[in-house]
Amino acid sequence: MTTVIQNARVLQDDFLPKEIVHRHEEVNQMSKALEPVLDDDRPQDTFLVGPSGAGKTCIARYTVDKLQEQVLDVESHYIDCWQHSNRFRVLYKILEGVGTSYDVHRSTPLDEMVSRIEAVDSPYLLVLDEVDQLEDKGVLRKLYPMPHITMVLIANRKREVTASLDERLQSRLRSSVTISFDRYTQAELVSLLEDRIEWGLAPGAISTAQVERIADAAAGNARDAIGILRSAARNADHEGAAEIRPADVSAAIPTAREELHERNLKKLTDDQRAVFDVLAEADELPPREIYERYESRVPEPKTERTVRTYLRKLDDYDLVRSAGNGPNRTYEAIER
DNA sequence: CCTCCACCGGAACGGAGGGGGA
DNA sequence: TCCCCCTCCGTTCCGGTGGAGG
Repeated sequence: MTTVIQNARVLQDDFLPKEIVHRHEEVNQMSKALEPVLDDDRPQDTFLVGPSGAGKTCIARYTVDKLQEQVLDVESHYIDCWQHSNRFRVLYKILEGVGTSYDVHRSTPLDEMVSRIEAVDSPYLLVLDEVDQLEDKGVLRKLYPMPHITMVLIANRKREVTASLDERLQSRLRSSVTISFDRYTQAELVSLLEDRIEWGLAPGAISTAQVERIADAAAGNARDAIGILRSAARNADHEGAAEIRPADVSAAIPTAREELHERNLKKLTDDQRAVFDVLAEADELPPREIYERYESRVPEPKTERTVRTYLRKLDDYDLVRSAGNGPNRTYEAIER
């Protein structure tokens, strides 16, 4: 029935392309760190850091998959910590990966789960995505003494994760390989989109101009770019159009962005929200001014130090942007 | 070039709350 | 069930940093 979308699978977030379009350097670095597993040697833990939509998840899954094709007795498992943020669920997912989760339930003792993981005798590559969202870092503490587990940690910032860990785990991670990702450039996004378009859409279903608009709107974020493309293509199909029209793209851009913005806003506490509101109602404010306005609008204001922490969190969520240094620093809310 | 000022964020601490083990 | 421990959050203290202005 659809004419624009030929293969919807290719437009899904979690679709893993056969070939990586960019990021060859990052794949090489990661392969090199993990390759010792091929010779029965101990691989290095790796840490992938960078902004969201920069390809971290994709590269991690791609590299681990490739490696597994080469060796049979390597276990690997991917866990999105955003969805599995407590200890039980993470450990459960790991056991699932090795097929010993059959009789595990709510009241299974923690140590029982841990010792089952310890009992795995083949190397285990564990990919923990969005590890900074892991509510219970204790899970990492349980895992780090296990020599057969190699951790691939994915996060926006490395410090965010390491700061909350204990000394021994920090020192294990200090010797890990850190791979930094930057946002995609506009040109990279265009070719990345064209790759998906070739496999996912009918020939000639979208013009170069519209692909470029999508790449511009995504601002270096591949997940957003693909999301916009998907939503525009659906819209065109829904209305029985033969190709993606400019109006389809226009309609897709705000929905993709607003959804993320809304999701992030919902995660804020009342105090964090108040700080955000101060900025949303103003143009650009220096920290001093932000605090004074925040202080006057909540019944029991937190300290300035805490508000500084909030501002950084808002920055992480792409809700707020800072500019300048020292006394010239200002903050502004990012438009949806 | 030096000093001052505003701001940044690390470290250490304590209280609150939740979950696990006896 | 109760108690303890672990973890998180916010606070206090403070050293570091980078413009602005003398």
